[in-house]
Order: sequence, then C-alpha cells, then structure tokens
Amino acid sequence: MTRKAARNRDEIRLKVLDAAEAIVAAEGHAGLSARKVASAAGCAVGTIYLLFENRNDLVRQINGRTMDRLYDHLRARYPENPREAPEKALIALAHAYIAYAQAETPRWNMLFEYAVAKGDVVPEWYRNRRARIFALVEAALRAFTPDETRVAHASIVLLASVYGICTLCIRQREAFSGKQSPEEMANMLVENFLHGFYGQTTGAAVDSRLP
Amino acid sequence: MTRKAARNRDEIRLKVLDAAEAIVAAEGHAGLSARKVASAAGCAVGTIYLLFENRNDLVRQINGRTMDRLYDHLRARYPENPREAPEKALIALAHAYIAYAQAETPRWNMLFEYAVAKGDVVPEWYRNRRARIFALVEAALRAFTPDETRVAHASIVLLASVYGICTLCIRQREAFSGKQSPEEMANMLVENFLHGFYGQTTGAAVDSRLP
DNA sequence: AAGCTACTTGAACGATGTTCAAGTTTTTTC
DNA sequence: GAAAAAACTTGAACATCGTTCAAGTAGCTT
Repeated sequence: MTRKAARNRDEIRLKVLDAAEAIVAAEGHAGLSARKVASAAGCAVGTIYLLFENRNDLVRQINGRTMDRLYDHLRARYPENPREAPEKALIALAHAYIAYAQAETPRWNMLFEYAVAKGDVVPEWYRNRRARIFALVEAALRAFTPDETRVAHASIVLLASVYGICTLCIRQREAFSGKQSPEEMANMLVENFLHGFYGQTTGAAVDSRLP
Repeated sequence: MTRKAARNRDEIRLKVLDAAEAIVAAEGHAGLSARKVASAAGCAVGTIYLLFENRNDLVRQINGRTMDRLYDHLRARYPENPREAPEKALIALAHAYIAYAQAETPRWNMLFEYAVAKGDVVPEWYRNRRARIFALVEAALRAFTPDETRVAHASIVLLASVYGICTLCIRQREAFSGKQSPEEMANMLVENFLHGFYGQTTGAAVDSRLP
C-alpha cells in the first residue's frame, strides 16, 4: 500500500469508527448497520468491509475504545495508593463503574452483546484491555492477602457481581420493580464480601454460628 | 371466537412455542426467525403474528416458560427448610442456578437478550415469575435478619452477582482466560458475603482493621 | 501519456421482521 | 342443505439487514 493510500485509509477508518460510535450511542447496538455507518462516514458500504472483517469485528473495535474509556474513567476515580484503604478503593471503583454504565449505557451494553462466534478467536489486544480493568481490582485486593490465586478469584467475583448489579439496575431497569440504587447494592456487596474475605482464615461457616 | 377455533388456536400456539424453543435451544437467540418457526410448527409466517404481537413478544413467552423451568429446577435442589441452614441453602441455590445456565445456555441467555423497548411495559405475569425466583433467595436470607429491606436488597445483590459470575464464566467463556469454575466463584461470593451480612451490626469497616 | 496497480464503489443476493389483501374454512341463517 | 356471513389463515410484498464482488476510479510508474 502506498503512503497516501495508507493515510487515507487510517483517516476513513477513524471516521467510520467515530460514526459507528455515534450511532451506537444514539440508537444502541441494534441500530448499528453498515449502511447507516457508511452514509454517516461518507463512504460506501463496501468500504466498511475493507476496513473491518464484518459487523462483529466493527463491534469489537468499538468495544476496544469503550474499554479504554472505561479504564480511564475508573483510573481517574481510583486512589493513588489503593492498598492504603483498599475497601474505599474498591467502593470507589464500583461506583465509578456504575457511573460509566449509566452515562454510556448503549456503549457499555455493547460490551456484552458482542458475541464470540464458535471457532472465532478473541484477539490478544482485546483480552489485554479487559485484563487491565481487572488489574485495578486486583491491586486493591492485594492489601488483604498475598495469595495471588485468591486475589484473582476475588477480582473476578467482585467485577462480575458489580456487572450483574448494573445489569439488573440499568439494563433491566424498566423490567424491574426498579427503585433500587445500584450504588447501595454495590456498597452492600463490597462491604459484606470484604468482611468475609479479610476474616476468612479465622471464621467458621456462618450456619454453625446461627442461634 | 368460536369454541373449535379457540381450541385450534391454543394447539397451534403450543406448537409454535415448542418449535420456537427447539430452535433457540439449537441455534440460540439469533437463529430464531419467524419463517423458521412457522415452517417447524407447520403454519404460515403470518400466523405467528396472530398469536404473538411481534418477535419480542414471542421471546417473552419463551422466557416465561424458561423462568418456570428454572424455578422448578431451583426448587428441586432447595432444602425444605432453608432457614435451618441458610448458607447451605444459598449455596445450593447458586449451584443449581449455575447448573441450569450451563445445561440450557441458549434459553438462559435469552432471558437477558429480551430487550424492553422504550415505552414497552413488562407484563405483570412476567414480573411475577421473576419475583418467585427472588423469593427463594429471600426465604433463606430471613434466617439472618428480620429486616425485610435488607433481605430484599441482599437477595438482589446475590442473584445479580451469581448472574454476573455465570455471564463471565459461561457466556464469555471463550473470550475469557476461562479456566475458572463458576461454582468456586459462587462459593467465594456467598461465603464471604454472608460472613459480612451476618456479622454486620458488630463490624467496623474493614479498612480500619488493617495492619 | 500510457500502462499498471491499488483502491473504492454500489448493485445484487439471500435473509430478516412485519403487514395485509386475498383466499379458505367454519358458523349462522333461512 | 344451500347460501350468506363471519372468522380465521395464508403467503406474496415491502423495507431493511449483512455481505460480496465485478466494474469503475484514482494514483503511481515508466
């Protein structure tokens, strides 16, 4: 490819991604169609398929940018030294996650509507961006235990749980009775979980302590 | 409507639902198309639209049946007297939920792919079926506290969290590094959460107890 | 300027959700 | 029992979708 062509290609690629993001923000995952993107980006339908493997690939690229923004958003609300007050740090993270999901609901939703087709391999860059987000949780959890396996497991449990809370409170908001605040739910989750997580070595099963 | 017509209508309605469920089980939410359902149920495309408002309504009806089965599945693995050993009961519930999600992944997935359109009201029967499932969790939680608000909140947190764990471990299985067992994650969640939940009145924030 | 390569285009294909005029079947009426 | 009326079912038609690829355009080389 020639230099000018390559530059042009990068330009149009950016335009397409921007246009696609705008459509998703306005109409959600379902509103994203190659024709709409092409028309908004000022190119032909076919061009989209030169820049992206298929619709799913376009979704994945947008998700990549979403994860970058989410990561920045979380970082900006994360203490410098999470291990000094890890519970505070984790609650801050949860609240920041919730705030992002609420502010950018369609984009956030699309993170989970991206379906991995059978035999379709998830690129390393995609896994890395997710790992970066998990790493924030792990950093705070290391204050409680040196056991890396426990840290890894707990980070998955916590992020998955906060995601689940967001789904119920935001995604299924209208379906739900729905006056629950996701922040309150997240507080309850993190606080209770950490009490158990920190004191685990000493505690017997809860059942055996019941009256 | 005449008697015979009504009977026929119910028959074909059942056939359509069965056919649709089979398609979802085999090809997932995305494979569900009016034409395929019609052909499998032995009727015309238009007939589908006499029995169901639209595709979303068909999905909702299938989800209703899915929630019934899920409820039965959970009940069957739930102790008679959850308040005798509530932690055990909650872990049993979580494992049963995970088992169902794994055994009926496409059907379970569809529960969350049913998007509530704007201005679209979720029928009462649908909300009731979800409430029944939450009630199982609540019954066990009442062993820990008489505070109904805390019980309600905790049941949402726990179910949402187990759902989140399932999503990460099952739905995004291939996308994930993915060797984590959802059962282990659920154990960690429930055990740690309950230690905090049961001991909450006495405990200070975890941060203040750190070395 | 001509030839060649690289890039872009949008018509075309098969499939989708949804509608509704036309056709078929059942019930009512005489 | 036949004819009229009502009720129910049908599938072709419409707009839209993802995706492809022969044909056209633009840029580089000689």
